[in-house]
Amino acid sequence: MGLTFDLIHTTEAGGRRARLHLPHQTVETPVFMPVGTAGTVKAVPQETLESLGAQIILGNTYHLYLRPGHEAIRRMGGLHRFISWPRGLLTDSGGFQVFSLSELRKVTDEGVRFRSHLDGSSHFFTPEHSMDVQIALGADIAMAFDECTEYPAERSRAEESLRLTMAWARRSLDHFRAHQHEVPWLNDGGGIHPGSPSARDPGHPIERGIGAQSLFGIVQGGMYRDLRKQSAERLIEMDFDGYAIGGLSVGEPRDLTLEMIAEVLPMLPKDKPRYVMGVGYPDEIEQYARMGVDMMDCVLPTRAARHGLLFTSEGRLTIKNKRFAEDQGPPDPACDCMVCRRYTRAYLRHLMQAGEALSATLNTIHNLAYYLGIMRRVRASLQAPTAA
RNA sequence: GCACAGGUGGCCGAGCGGUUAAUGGCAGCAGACUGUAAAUCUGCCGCUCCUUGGAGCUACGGAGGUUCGAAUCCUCCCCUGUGCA
Repeated sequence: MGLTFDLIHTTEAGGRRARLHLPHQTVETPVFMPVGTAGTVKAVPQETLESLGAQIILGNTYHLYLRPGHEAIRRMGGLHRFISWPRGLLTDSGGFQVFSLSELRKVTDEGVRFRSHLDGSSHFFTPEHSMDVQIALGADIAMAFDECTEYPAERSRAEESLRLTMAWARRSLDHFRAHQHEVPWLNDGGGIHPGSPSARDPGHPIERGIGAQSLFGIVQGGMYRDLRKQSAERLIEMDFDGYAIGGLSVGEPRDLTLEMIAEVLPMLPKDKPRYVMGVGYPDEIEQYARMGVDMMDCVLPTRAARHGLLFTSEGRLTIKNKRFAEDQGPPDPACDCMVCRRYTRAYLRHLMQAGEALSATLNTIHNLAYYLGIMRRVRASLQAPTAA
């Protein structure tokens, strides 16, 4: 058992304030996890993520397998050490790429054949292979290999997709249990790197996690309530360390997303973390957290930032708009992040116009600060005695 | 001064008798973005009107000319680059 999950408080609405103990980080939940697909939360250095209070970030199995290669990362002591990230790490299984790379893949019961988006080379991913890669990467949490069902999907299609995901969940779990002892940080993956935090602090957890890697199962079932139920029940039987709700925010209307989350949450065990994958807008993550979602991740704050969309207390702000050309105000007057404290809208607009790399960095830092700030406030309010 | 090569919409640059308000790219303006093939993608981008659709006007250095029709052919002029004097 890799993780312990301590519930601190639960509200009537189902919202939970809890503490998730992972090998490299004790995560205060509900938590938002910035996405760092290729071993980097794009445009933001690790030390900045730390100062923003990011507790856990994502990596992607498929991308890291292709480049630089999971065996290379294993030899370098695992993903934590490779990217110099001492805190929590979760790897997605590559299941989302079954969805997003739909034109570059072929799915069979056995697994998925991908054509690399980098060089066109062919690669076969099975649940077992995804587990091998994720164990080599050694994130605190690995995800079962699933098929993210597209939207819209006919019932027969959603059933077939779910059948596949459930079979793959079983195979993922069996293979994971048989090999999880191979994580690099349990095997002392090759000495202490001079630049690593442990060079100064031998007891630093980046070198050696405390406890074991965990595996989460993923509920699918399209937008069909009974399929979702069936999915949840079967995963619970298998006994994963935590449960994710996948296949949402794939183009369906927002109220459907909400409905699916509301339906599935009560089906999941109360004593284990619940993770909704790939959401959402600022108001969505707050709403879901208050309903009892413990973990969420989304590329939106980072991607939108690079494209010039800032999330602020005043709403969405398209920083590249001409109207900000000489705006001397901070991006968000109510924000005290390092960007809002120092830079003007006019400057951020200029960086965007000029295509300067700093634009992506500053925009992303603000958006992440905004997202992480929302979760911090939500945690505080969930912890407080139930309001009168 | 002579010889070549050129002057196209904010810029670069196609076009070389009609299907051309004129291919592309850049810049500009706006929009999208939800387990990242994303510093990406989409739309608009001469001016003026009307509702989509369209109508009118102005445009390929300048002035003439040839032609039913010219950015495209001819003449002269102006300008730029290169080479030779």
